[in-house]
Amino acid sequence: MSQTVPDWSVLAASCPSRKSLARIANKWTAMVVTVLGNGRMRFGDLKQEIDGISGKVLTETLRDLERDGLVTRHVYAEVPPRVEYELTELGFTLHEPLLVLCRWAEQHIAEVLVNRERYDAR
Amino acid sequence: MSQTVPDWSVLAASCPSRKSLARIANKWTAMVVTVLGNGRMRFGDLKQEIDGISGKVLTETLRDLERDGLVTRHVYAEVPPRVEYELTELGFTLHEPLLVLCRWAEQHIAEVLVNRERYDAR
DNA sequence: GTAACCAATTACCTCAACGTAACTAACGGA
DNA sequence: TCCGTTAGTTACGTTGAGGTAATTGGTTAC
Repeated sequence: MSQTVPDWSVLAASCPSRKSLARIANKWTAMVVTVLGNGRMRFGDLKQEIDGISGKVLTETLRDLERDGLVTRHVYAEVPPRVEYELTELGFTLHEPLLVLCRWAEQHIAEVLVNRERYDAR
Repeated sequence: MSQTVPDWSVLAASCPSRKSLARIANKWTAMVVTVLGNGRMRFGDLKQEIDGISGKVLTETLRDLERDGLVTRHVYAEVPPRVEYELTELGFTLHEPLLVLCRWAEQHIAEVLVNRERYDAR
């Protein structure tokens, strides 16, 4: 029987997995995937949910995720346009890990702010 | 008894937790914290371990992590300089989540590359 | 003396990320 | 006829991330 060997390493500069890491270790990706974890959602709602994201950045982020197979795009032949986005099975494997990061940021921000003050005071 | 309420949300543009998320959901942070998870390490070794990182970026990343209280800096009064970095207790709570991201990138890059080809072929 | 060592800083440049605003398509409703 | 609707694109400008190279400082080895 064969065993999967770690052919790839993010620590190698030229390894494609590093660029992949750069895409998933990204604040917009984290927020989009976290929100989409709650289920299929249309563009406009996603944009409203993620306060402050511009339409341009949201479009780009979703395109990249779709390209990598993490998100599916559902287009309805309606007018005005109606487009929904959904995590794929692969994308869903990222939901929990990225949710953890979002939660970490929220749960530890108070402590971080204190540390920062202490550091800045020398 | 009191319950911790979610005062903070990364989905709010002006919430400080979002900037915190931006710092931890970052490829350099992910690699530095992952490597430091193996134990205290000096600057030069860290730089060698993370192939392709420039001294400038490594310094900046470590400063930010130190400022937020995720990393401790140990300076030895020697010459040539000897400086070691170590995860704090707080920083260590991030090790596992960020390691997961690195592993994800490595383990799914093959599938991602296939998806990407399929997408680019229309 | 001077070269090598290591962590760090600085100046300078380039390029990617991001924001804003204008514009498009196609239909239903006033 | 004109307007509002939604997802998306494009052009343009600004900011920030990041690379490279030069420089610092105090020892030890030559």
